[in-house]
Amino acid sequence: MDRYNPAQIEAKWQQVWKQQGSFTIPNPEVAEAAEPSRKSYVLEMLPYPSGTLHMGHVKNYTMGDVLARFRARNGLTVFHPMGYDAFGLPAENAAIKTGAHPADLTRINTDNINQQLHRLGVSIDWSRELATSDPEYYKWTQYFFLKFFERGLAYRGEAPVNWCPSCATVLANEQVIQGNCERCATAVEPRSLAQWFFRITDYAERLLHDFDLLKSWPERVITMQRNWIGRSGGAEVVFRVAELDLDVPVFTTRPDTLFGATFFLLAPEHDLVQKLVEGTGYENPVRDCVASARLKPLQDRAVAEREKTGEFTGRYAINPANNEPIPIYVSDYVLMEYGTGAIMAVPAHDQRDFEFAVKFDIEVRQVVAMPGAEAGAGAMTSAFEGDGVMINSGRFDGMPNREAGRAIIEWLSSEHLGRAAVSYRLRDWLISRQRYWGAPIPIVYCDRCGTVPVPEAELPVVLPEVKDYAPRGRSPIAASEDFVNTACPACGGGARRETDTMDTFVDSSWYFLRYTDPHNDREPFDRAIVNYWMPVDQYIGGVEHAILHLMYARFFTKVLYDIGMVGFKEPFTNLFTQGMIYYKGAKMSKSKGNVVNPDEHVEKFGADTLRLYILFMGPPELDVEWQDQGIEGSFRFLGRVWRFVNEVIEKTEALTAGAPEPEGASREMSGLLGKTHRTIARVSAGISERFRFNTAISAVMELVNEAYLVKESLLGDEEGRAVLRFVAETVVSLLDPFTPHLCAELWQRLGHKDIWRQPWPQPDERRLQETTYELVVQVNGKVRDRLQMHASASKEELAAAARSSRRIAGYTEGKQIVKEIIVPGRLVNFVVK
RNA sequence: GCCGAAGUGGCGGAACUGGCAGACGCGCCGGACUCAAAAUCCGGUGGGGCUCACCCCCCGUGUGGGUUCGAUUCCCACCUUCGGCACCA
Repeated sequence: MDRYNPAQIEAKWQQVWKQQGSFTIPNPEVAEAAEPSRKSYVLEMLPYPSGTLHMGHVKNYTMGDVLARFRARNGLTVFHPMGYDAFGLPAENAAIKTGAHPADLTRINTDNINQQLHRLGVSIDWSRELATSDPEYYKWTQYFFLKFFERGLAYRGEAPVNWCPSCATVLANEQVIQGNCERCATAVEPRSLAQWFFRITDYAERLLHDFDLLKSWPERVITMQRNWIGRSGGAEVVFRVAELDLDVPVFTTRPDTLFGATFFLLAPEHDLVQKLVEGTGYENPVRDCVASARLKPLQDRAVAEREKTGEFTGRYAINPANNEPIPIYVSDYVLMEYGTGAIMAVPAHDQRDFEFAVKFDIEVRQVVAMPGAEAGAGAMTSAFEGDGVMINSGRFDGMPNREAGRAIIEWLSSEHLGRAAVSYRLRDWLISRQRYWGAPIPIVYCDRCGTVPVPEAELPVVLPEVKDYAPRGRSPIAASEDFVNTACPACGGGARRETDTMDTFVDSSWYFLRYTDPHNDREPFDRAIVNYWMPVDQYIGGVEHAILHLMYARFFTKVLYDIGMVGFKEPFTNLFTQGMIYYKGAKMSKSKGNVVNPDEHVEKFGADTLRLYILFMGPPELDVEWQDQGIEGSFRFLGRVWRFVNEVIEKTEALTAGAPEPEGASREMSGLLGKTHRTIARVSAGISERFRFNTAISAVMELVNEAYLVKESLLGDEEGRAVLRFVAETVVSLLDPFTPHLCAELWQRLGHKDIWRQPWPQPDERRLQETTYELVVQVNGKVRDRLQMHASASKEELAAAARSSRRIAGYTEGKQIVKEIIVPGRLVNFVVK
């Protein structure tokens, strides 16, 4: 018998798969007529080609591959493509350092990753490979920008934005983590700049509503998105500034507390601040307050524990509930970005307002009584934010506060003083970046015609060559005169091109659609084809994309649905988020120097061993710790499989397919046969139902262990050899999704071909049940004996057997059995007194 | 502070709808094979106690309560770790 030599075997089969294009799946001839219930789109998040694949990628792509291979062998037409999220800062930053072109660096990296993926043996349809930085791809990214622009979903606006000084570009809200840049952790600065946005807020309600269409999305991902969108129901209420004849709307979630509003607040950035304070004598302190708020870094401003500051404007607003004038202040705890940038302050029922009122000595008027407490008794020491009965609120007194809120909205509406309203935390998606390596925004500015979209026929707007990639607060392509100066598409006169590029999250918001029709040069994809393959049946990736990528892709899909380009509202029906791999107690990272390189392990043990180990480590959704010696166990196991199967091949004869039905079966023989069928059932369920790859693998290990123990005795006669042959073939067949190279080789040696195309084994229902089992006998819940019982034994038989146990007698002697609990197949429990 | 997930041997982890806690693997200990080693194969391995002949007893799934014949599993309170959000009116 030759030794298990993964290097040789893996190279051999990778070559076969590549030459035969074994996993290439053509589009259906007539997509409209194709039966979608037989297809399965298995997708892993595409890699960002910043260098080479790390362990997280290996886990991601191995999981996807196990699923793809398993589903293919279960008769589904599996769609399993791969590409590269190739635009982005790492390549550009490397270009700045080395002077090499980002496109060249990207090509080197994608080639690298392509090879790594081949060496892992993943069953990818390589004919659909794409890179988002190819003009053939980003042409369509630009096309979608134009479609968004046409519909008013892409707009340019001046707004306070997050500027990362290190990356020298603006960032979307979603890319700011605790006030720091998501990429480089530099503190972001507020700036006011004209930028391009996608109107994702228009889709806030549908993004929330369509969670219903998602199956098996992790609850926490949905919760994170829900919190991010941050829907609040309440009311818009208009406060009047009589002296200036101004109406200022506020948003509140607590219309029930309207009678308790004793002051009014504006955000420092609010348009009306200047107008209000003019001529009151309070100009200077207010101006200082506004200026200092503008300078304050965003993360400092967002600290709840900070002491409240603010300035009186010298003006009063009328509370529409009781027509009382209340003072107007400016304070930086009011955010311009949320609601209307102005609030009614109710110190009795909002802790922040309470703190402000205490500091500025403003009346605290309670309008919701605390249940149990005497109404209005004594001074409050903090705001009461709970529910209760209305007081001090005119004709609403005595109502439960929630009900009063609805009544007050109704009354406000009838008086045209307000209405029911909804507010979202979500803000529009800022997509322009002042950097080079991205898709140019296809817009031209003309002095006469204004902002003009580039006509579709002129796409792509190709990223120009530049000499210097360094960012200087504007995109490096702004320095390219040939690029910037152009003719206006509308009037033909001189005009300038937009020089910002798009956020790379735009690129990855639709790549899964392009896979379905990747070489189409007339349109981004064919409608019938995309509707056949989509939606993705199983998406797999890291939880770090819970908000960013997954929300943007959902938004994009909904817009395309509205345009009529796709026939589905959600892109990813099922989502699985994998846990991270830790090493030495921390996330792997270059800076910590605790990176485990997959290539080294592929070289040392082979890809099959690495694939097996990474799934055997633990439940795939949890974070797990890499153990250096753990992988050797997986290698040893594959060696054990190798020796077992080869020995069986040597000592038994090839048989016609099918499970053996030995007649003169020994106990070992039928025991092993039953175990084999149970293993088939366990592995099938483990893969298909709950991604329980770790226990599926351990089930096969158990089977192999048992086969080793009875092997010698079974080799002695013909029926025993038939059983062993069946066991060997089953083990190979079940392991194939996990360790495809080894299994392809052993399958061939067993005299068959192309295991990746063979039907998945089915268990024999009749052999799943064991004929005997160990009955646990308890006295007062403690295990006191175990008895071998026949599977068909009745309750009465079980009780009788348990009672006649000598051991049990020792515990029940002289006592009274008050209760017998009999669970067939498990236990008998005597309760004694 | 709020929301969510998780706490099980020396380690990674198993345990279906409440029913034998510790499957499987790592590590460790012992044996076989060998001139020897590696590899391989076989056995043992939660803690404590015992007239430790492996028979048996007690304890044990973060902590403290509860429900139940029976709880890693269900309920209540708390502790710890990790993730998300955090002046959002």
